[in-house]
Amino acid sequence: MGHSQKEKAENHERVVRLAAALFRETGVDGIGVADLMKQAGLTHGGFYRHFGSREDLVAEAVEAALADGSQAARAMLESLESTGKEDPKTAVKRRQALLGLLVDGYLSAAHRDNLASSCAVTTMAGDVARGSARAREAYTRQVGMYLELLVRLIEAERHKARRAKAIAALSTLVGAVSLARAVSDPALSGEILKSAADELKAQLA
Amino acid sequence: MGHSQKEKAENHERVVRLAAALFRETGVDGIGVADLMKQAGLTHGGFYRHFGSREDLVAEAVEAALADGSQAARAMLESLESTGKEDPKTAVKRRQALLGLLVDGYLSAAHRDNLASSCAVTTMAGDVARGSARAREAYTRQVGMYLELLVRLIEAERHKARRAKAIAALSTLVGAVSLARAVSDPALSGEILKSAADELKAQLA
DNA sequence: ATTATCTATAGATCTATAGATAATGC
DNA sequence: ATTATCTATAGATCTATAGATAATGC
Repeated sequence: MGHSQKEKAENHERVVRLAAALFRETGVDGIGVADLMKQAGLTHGGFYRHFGSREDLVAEAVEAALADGSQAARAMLESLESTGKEDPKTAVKRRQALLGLLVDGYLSAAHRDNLASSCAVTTMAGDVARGSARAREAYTRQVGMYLELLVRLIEAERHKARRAKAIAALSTLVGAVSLARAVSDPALSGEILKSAADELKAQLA
Repeated sequence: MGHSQKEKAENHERVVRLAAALFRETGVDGIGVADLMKQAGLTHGGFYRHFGSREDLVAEAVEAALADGSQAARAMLESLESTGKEDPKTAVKRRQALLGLLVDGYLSAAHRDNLASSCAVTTMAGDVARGSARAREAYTRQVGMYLELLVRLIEAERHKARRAKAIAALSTLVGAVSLARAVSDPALSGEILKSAADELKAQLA
C-alpha cells in the first residue's frame, strides 16, 4: 500500500502535475477525479485526503501549470540582470535576440500542439476567467511577470510606452496561439503563427 | 402543449439561441441539456426530437454564436463596398474611423463583461479547439471573414503586408479580451484593454 | 394519422464519504 | 496509535430513450 509521509507528498505532487497537464489538454471540465487518480496510479477514494474538494485541486493545478511558464520567464529575467555594463549597442542586440527567441518559441507549432506543457496564460484563459478567485489571482501574477519581462526586452524611450507595447505584444502572443489552435485549416493556422511572429518582431525592433 | 411545425421551428431556434448565449457564459461544459431546456421553457425529454445528440446542439450553437459577429462584420464590409469613387484621402479617413470603431468596440469593458453576446472567436476559442470538426470549420470561416474585413481597413502598400497586419491585429484583439477577462485585478484588466486599443490604432494609422 | 411535447426512467458518470486495510513512526 | 490508501457506496447529475398525451393537418 505504501504510506510514508514522503510517499504522500510525492503522490500529492504527482496528482497535481498530472492535473496541470490534463486540464490543459482537455479543459478543466474534461476529466474527473476518478480517472485522474487512476492515471496517477491511485484509487479515487484517496483523493479527499489530499484535497478538500475538486475545486481545491483545480486551483493547485492552475498554479502548477502557470509555474511552468514562470520558470522560463525567470530564467530570461535573470539573464537580463546579469548584463552588467555592456555597451548600449550590444545590450540592444542581446535584448533583440532574447525577444526573438521568446516570440518564435511562443508562436511555434510545437507550443501550439503540445497542450499538456503549454503556457497556461493562453491555454487556461477561458477556464480561469470562469474559475475561483485563487486561480485568477495566480493567473494575474503570471501575467504581471510576463509583462515585466517584456517591458525589459522592448525598446522605447519611456517606461509608459514600453509597458503599453508589452501589453499589446502579450495580447498578440496569446491571441495568435488561441486562433491557431481553434482553426481547422492547417495552412491558416501556420500562417497565423508566422504572421504574428513577423509583425511582433518588426514592431518591436 | 403546442405542436405546429411553426412552433417547433420557433422552439428549435429558441433553444439554439439560448445555448449560444449560455455556452459563451458558462463554457460548453457549463450547462446540461435538462437545465437548458428548462430555461427555454421546455422539458428535457423533447430535446432529442430537435437534436440528434448534445454534440449536435453544441455545433449549432457555436454556429449561431459566431453568426452574431458575422452580422457586424458584414455590415462593415458593405459600408466599405458602397464607397464608390471617393478621393483617396477621404477613403483613408473613412477606413480609419471604421477601424477605430471596431477596435474600441471590441476592446470595450462592455464586450469584456457581456459574455452571452460576446464575439465567439474569442469567447469560444478554447471550447472550439477541443470541439467537433463542424464547430471548428464554422470558426475558421468566421476568422476568414474578420481577416477579410481587417485587410480592407488596414493601410499598407501590398496585400501581403495588409494580410499579415490583419492577422496580428486580430490576434491582439482576441488575446487582449482573453487576458482582460481572466485577470482578477480590475485596474490591470482595464489597462490591458486600453493599451491594446491604443497600440493597435497607432500601429494601423 | 401524424407529430411535438411531456412524464418517467434507464444507465452512465461524477463528487464525496464511510469504513476497512496495511503500512509508518513514536 | 496514527495515517495513507483502498474498497464500496451514497447521492447527485447528465445524456439518452420509451411510452403517453394532446395538439395539428391531411
